Amino acid sequence: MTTTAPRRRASISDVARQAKVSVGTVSNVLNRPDRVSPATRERVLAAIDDLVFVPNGSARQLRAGTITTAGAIVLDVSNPFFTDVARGIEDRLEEADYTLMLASSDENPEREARYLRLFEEHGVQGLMVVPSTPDVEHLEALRARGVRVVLLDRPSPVDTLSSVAVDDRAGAAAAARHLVDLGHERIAFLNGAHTIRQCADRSAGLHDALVELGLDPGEALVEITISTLNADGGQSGTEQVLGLADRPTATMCVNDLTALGALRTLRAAGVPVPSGMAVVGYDDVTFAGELATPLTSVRQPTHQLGHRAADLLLDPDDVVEQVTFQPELVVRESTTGVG
Amino acid sequence: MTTTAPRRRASISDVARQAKVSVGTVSNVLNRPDRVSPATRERVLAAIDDLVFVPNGSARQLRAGTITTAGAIVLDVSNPFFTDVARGIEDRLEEADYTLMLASSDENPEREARYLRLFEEHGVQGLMVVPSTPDVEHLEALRARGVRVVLLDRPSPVDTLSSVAVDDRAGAAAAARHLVDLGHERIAFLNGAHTIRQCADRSAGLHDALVELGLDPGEALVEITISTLNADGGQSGTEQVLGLADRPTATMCVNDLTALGALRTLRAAGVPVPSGMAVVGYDDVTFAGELATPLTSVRQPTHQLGHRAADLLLDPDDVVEQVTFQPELVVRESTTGVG
DNA sequence: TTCATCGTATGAACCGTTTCACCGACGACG
DNA sequence: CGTCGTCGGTGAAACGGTTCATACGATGAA
Repeated sequence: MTTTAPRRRASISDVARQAKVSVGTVSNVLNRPDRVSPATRERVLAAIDDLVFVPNGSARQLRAGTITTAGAIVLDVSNPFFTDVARGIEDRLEEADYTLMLASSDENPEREARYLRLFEEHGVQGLMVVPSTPDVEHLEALRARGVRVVLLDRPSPVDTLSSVAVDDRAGAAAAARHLVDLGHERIAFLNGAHTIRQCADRSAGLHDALVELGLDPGEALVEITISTLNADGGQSGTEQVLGLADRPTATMCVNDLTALGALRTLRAAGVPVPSGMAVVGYDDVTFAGELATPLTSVRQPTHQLGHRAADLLLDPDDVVEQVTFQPELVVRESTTGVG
Repeated sequence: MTTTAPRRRASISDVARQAKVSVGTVSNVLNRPDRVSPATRERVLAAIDDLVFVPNGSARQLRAGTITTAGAIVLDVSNPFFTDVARGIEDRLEEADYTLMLASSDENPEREARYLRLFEEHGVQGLMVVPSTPDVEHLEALRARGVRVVLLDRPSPVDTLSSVAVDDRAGAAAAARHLVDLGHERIAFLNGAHTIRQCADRSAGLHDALVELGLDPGEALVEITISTLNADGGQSGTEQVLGLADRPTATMCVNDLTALGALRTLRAAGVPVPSGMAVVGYDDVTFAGELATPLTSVRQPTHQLGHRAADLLLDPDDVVEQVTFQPELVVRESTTGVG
């Protein structure tokens, strides 16, 4: 229960005074030590040490303009998919001696805007963002103002913005084909709002595949919108599915967290998987293969996704490029049963 | 493949010129709109809009000194435990209109130091950190320099630093007692280096419990040090355990990710759980109960942990307090078997 | 001895805000 | 009719660095 006195931070001029040199010299010691004679350099360093001088980043940045920090805004830090992507970003940035600031928008456009502004005001070099709205005008504007922007997990709808994404239509379509191959003719889809692009695309992919296989999506597909894309959402969504008059025989989930909630709910309700209900997830997170019923899921190259995004951000020529990775269906027992 | 021109950002004086007022007035419009007449306010706002003016955060901060951003440094963003904690922090900060910048040290003291410095240079109000070393002198120094510091998931060894932690000794001891109760007399412990405090404490808790139950830790406990505290570490650690001459009958894991790797490896080796090898995890992450063999684990109040840490950080009186939560053993089939 | 040269160090300008002392105009009031 | 207070607005100082033109002393060449 103590309180410390808010002593003022030492500034460069305090250091200069103590070392009996000019502020310019201190700055030189900090930034181009070779232009300073060893003797004075020593004196200055001693003073810095003595006063525990920590340069003021705001002042430096204000004058110098540059900063080696990048920001990333994802939808949800507690979703392993995004943190794996973040990890890929970090690993690439580290090579270039950049640091990453991570923030999570919670799928909330206002929060996204707030962080966007915060990052811009603080002059980050670039921003990697998973947009929480279909609309990217604000991001185009940001780029026009000189901030590098890379869309994460979302193909750019405009050619002025770089993006790194995974083909969500293809992923969802592969999952749908797999289910239809297994004989399912009525599929529930626990999905988020279509304002989130991944959700819209996966829905479209499902439709595509069904049509292609000669089924009527209007009949074969029951899309249920859940408000949170996690285990809780999966639970409430699955409860709805179970209450449906003409109950589907398979449930496709927008991500593995949602599938986790679905599996849990099915188990509690005594519905066997996959015989009573097949389940497909999306993301193929670490634990997908280790679940009570190993989960069929659509694997995405998360680490690569982040790595490539950071690559684009750091590109010396600031090229604009749209990168798309292909997902891969990983089949496990939640659709095929044992053996 | 286009390149945009790096047009200079509009500044407050550009706005002033355009609106034909002084810079002071523009600043007033921004910060205390009520002190400006509606007419001029309108003019200024129009100019701001027109020039797409975004205030320079560095300049503002340099002059005003304050900022409503807090930082958090965790060991690993891809570990659900930490992201759940981060979530708790965010939720509390949001109430106070603060924003959170998250960084991950990767258990690397150098990275930790780098982020610490970065945050300090940018003048964050406070920092919540999961230290990657037992030593916290650098954090005490930071606090002495006026940055609020809250130790996360780690009781403070000094009374000048606030901390929010969970009693790791108690958690590990509870797990050990549970195993011994079940008849296990030889236990493997897949643990990280003891420089990480959680690891050291959990090891101590295990020892405590064994001694208390009349066993000789030297015989009953085989601690295996793994280099990465995730599924890969769990895998390599378990491989070592399986190669042991006098093979233990139970494996305690430093966290659930590690346990995940252990379960996977045991399954691949055809060792039944728990009859061939009981497994205990730590953290009780979301999926722990949903695994092929539901995992006995030590639950920690993650969200609360973060929430309380943020609470302390925001405390108007800047009190120093050490908070300790109690963990809870959640027993599942990975130790007790079916039924 | 003189002069150009080179290596060091200096100090002031500048970055874009906030803040504060001050000023003019105007209405109210004695 | 003079005085006072209020309101709206001004302009400059300050924040803490970086950068650059300049000064200065020592050295080497002519």
